[in-house]
Amino acid sequence: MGRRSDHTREELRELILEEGHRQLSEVGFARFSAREVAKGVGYSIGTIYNVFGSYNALMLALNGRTLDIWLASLEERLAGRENDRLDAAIEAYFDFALGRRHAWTALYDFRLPEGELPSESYREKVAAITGVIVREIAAVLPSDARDEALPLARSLLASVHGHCFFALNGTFTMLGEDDPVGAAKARVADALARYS
Amino acid sequence: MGRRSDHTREELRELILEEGHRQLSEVGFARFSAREVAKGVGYSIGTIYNVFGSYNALMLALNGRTLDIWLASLEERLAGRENDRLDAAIEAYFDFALGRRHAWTALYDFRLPEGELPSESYREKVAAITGVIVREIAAVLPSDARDEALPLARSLLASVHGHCFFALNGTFTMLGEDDPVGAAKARVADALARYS
DNA sequence: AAATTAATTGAACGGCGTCCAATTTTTTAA
DNA sequence: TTAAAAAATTGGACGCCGTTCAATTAATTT
Repeated sequence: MGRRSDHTREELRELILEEGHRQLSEVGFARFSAREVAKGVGYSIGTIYNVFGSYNALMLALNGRTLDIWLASLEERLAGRENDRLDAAIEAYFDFALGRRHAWTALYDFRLPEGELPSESYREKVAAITGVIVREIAAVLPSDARDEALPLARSLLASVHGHCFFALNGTFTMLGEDDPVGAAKARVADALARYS
Repeated sequence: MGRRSDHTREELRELILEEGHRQLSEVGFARFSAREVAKGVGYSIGTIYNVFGSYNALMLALNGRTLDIWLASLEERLAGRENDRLDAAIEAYFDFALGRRHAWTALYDFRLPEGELPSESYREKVAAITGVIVREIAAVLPSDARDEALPLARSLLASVHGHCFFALNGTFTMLGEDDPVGAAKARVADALARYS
């Protein structure tokens, strides 16, 4: 049996998330399984359920971790950068998605049952990433257009997401596009050209 | 047992695709199963495998059918339309995705194993939808910029896709966006403003 | 009518998420 | 210190899944 006194509940949670994220990143969402995570940490499947309650809750926590890493890598890329911060953010978006394909893809492959909302903390993480883009867009907008930063950020995030998604899922390859990042940057520039 | 002489191999294939697409549209990709399709058409699971060879091949055929319907609805929307054809195409994109959520979502939720390419006929269907957009964009481009229609169409498709994806997966709801179609149209207009 | 070919079946396999009674460990109370 | 209560952990059982394949049935050919 167990290793009951080896870990507190919090340590165990962290252990499972650590191993779970490792496995998810390695095998991808389609091949990921809670049972395999249990094996990986040396506990039984029942313990996973005791800690997380369900497969969906585990997946949501793992995707939350991906969002944490994503936000950190985005901020790291922008730190100290003087010029072309928006372009740098787009590059960071693509680099993260390409460099952590499986984890990034799982953010969108996994869906809660219809009608169910992600937890407050998950929504906060999404909002945090969005917030960075809102801030960067506000910075390049004329001061009398600052209130358009949020809707514009949402829309440009969607545009960049679409480019990144097509780059990863093979659509762009099928259509002969060989510079998705360049195309995404061009679309963002087009949108901002409105204001100059 | 069987209904051996009830259907030719082609009829059987069509029967399975019909019922399969009906079920996929009803329950969505996550709950879809080949076994249930077999029940639905009154054959055994083995017959599905005899006709399609694998679950992946069945899914690809079903997604191909979705692309067929999508292309038809896009062309129907444009038929006879004189003005704002690009806006109409964007509306058709969203209407299709929203009106057939499960079928549309399955196009992206289902992924072939890494490295495997979709069949030639599947790629042709994707190219056909793209082709419509290339044609529409070429029509509004200045004549000396016609060779930019293809790359621009790819990029704008990605942008619209991103907006549509966020509209369906809840990201836009999370971020407070309440007019995804309007936002998508605005981004397309921004891109075309380059040329005027 | 017999032999050959093709279509169809469904049990079997290993894997999945989920549940939960039984067990073990820890904590609390006496 | 010991007994009772609470918490953690286990792993078998359930009903699904995609996949395979020997056995069976039906159609076709000889």
